[in-house]
Amino acid sequence: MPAVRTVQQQRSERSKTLDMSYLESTVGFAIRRAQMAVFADIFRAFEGTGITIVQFSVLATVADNPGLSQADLALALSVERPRMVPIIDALEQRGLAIRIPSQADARFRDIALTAKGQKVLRELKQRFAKHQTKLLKKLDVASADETLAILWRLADGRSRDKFHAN
Amino acid sequence: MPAVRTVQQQRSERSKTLDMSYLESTVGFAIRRAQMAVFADIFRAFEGTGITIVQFSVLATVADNPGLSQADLALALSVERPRMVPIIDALEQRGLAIRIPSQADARFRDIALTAKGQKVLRELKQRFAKHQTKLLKKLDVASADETLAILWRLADGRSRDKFHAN
DNA sequence: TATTGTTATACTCTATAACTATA
DNA sequence: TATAGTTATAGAGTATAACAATA
Repeated sequence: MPAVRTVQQQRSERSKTLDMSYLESTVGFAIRRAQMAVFADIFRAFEGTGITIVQFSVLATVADNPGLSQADLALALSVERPRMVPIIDALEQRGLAIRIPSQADARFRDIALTAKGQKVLRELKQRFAKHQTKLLKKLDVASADETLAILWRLADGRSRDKFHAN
Repeated sequence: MPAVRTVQQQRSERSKTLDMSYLESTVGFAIRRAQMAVFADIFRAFEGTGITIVQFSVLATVADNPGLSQADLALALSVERPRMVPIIDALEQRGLAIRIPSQADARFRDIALTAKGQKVLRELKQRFAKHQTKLLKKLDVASADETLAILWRLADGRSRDKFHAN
């Protein structure tokens, strides 16, 4: 990993300073940067496992809600239903989850973890816990609860909206 | 806009509850939801203008740093250099910005706003201010400064890393 | 008629490599 | 040789529409 340099330091020699004060005072710009940093950190935490962040989210959700449907998963994770198909495919191919045709209603597949899936999830959760501990060390003033409270207050009531990032 | 419903309320009738307590306690999941909500709100604020969020960021940055290069812009906004091309193209085609071949070094194009670009930016900033005011109303406990401080602490030192979101 | 899972399609974004023109 | 802007390409993600099976 290269040493971290600021935008100003990396900027070409033509001019020395860059005034980003306007955007840096906006929640939108700050939250984008924060999300990039947090996801990059999770990405590193899962390095070598071959498990992506969405796949981890699916595993964790299925563990606490065995037998839920793909549509429910998509809704819970704010992902479009069609995208769940290749995600579950990958988990099934690696032997971590299975689709069980529902007895009660043949349109549904009940998603469940295999024993291997449960074992892998435990390992991933340990990695994730280390990541989050490291992350919260950055927040020496604000507590973890306070941080989550602010984030959820920002997210409140809007998580189901559709939009295009630009 | 449809009435907002929770995941639980929207979930199919097969089972009534969904336990999302694990993911909801993570910064990663919360920040993703928060970012989706914030960006959806900005998206709505710019509705009808034909201006995207990245384009707005470019306009705002160029306004405070006239004559900066596309590479500097890409760096400042955490966007890959190749992506700047169509973004600046669009602004140029709408008459909001111009590329001025640099006198000192012909490899550079100094990006500047047109008079129209400055006028449009003023209008966009007004819309943006309304959005942010509305947003900060959700945060009755935490102050705006506190929120920004937490977000920038999360983002700190990692904004230049490359990663893939999953 | 409505819904689940699925396929298909178009568009955006990310990431990289490579080209051109300049230096 | 190195860099800015550009082109090209591959891989993910987003957003819709539509289809088969089932209810």
